[in-house]
Amino acid sequence: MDSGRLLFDSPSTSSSRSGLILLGSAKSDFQGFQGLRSAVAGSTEASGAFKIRPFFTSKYEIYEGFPSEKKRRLTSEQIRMLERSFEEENKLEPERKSELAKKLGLQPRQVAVWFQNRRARWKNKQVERDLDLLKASYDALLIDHDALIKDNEHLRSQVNLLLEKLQEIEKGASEPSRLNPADQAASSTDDLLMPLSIHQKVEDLLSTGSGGNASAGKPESRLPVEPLLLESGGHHAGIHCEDDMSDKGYNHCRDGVFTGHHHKLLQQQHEAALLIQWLDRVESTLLH
DNA sequence: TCCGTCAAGAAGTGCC
DNA sequence: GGCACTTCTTGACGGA
Repeated sequence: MDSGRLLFDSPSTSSSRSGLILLGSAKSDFQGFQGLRSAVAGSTEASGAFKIRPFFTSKYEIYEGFPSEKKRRLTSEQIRMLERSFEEENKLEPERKSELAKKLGLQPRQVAVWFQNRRARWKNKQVERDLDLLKASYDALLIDHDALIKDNEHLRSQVNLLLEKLQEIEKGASEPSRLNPADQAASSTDDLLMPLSIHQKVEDLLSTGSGGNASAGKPESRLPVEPLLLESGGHHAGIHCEDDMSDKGYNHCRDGVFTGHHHKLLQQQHEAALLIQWLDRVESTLLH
């Protein structure tokens, strides 16, 4: 270790480490002196709270007057004032820069660099926060998605059950002697005939389970196209499309494969619920 | 106590 | 002049 080392008191640094600043390491005695000069100059004007330790040697005086400066830690007082200024406005106009530099005993360039780095740190923190939000949003969507799949399976089994019942009823109804005239009249109404579009949906639901794509090109469905949130069975755990970062180029809710699939599941669930309602109506009309 | 490692911050560089 | 990226310095910390 070199013999020339300067320590001066600095209340603390922004990184909560010791307030000591060491200058003049073995590998950079020469540069160390530059740092000493700037450090002393800065601290003198900023807080005046520094002292040169006894073991500081006159070795550095050889280099006195050398123009360049070594980087050094800012004092806690300087950082406190810079932070306060940053909170007011994170951009720095030339006037404010000069004023701050004068007040803190720093070069205007140092103040500009500090603001530059501070903005970068703030942005990094912001990206971390955004990432956390995105993860939470994804987890909620995943839970909702799983719940929808379970609901869909349940509804499809109900549709199967009701279709079996319907087939039994239709068998019975084909025997004329077992129906009274009123029932025959009722069974002949359009209301009890399965609409072609719904029939197609049933086939889709039961064969592919993929949400009715097979009906493309078939007669237009009476079922609503937009995804509807069913009052029963849907969990829909708070998926929001808050574009609160649009000015930064982020969007939490970009359309993608996953959300597209989710959309289909919702639609499929709604169609199945309509089908069950219709089958219930047919069943009750035929039986009672 | 020394040494290596690491994180944080000050400053340099190049691009727009 | 701002920004992204990089380099360099500092100081803390743990292990030998």
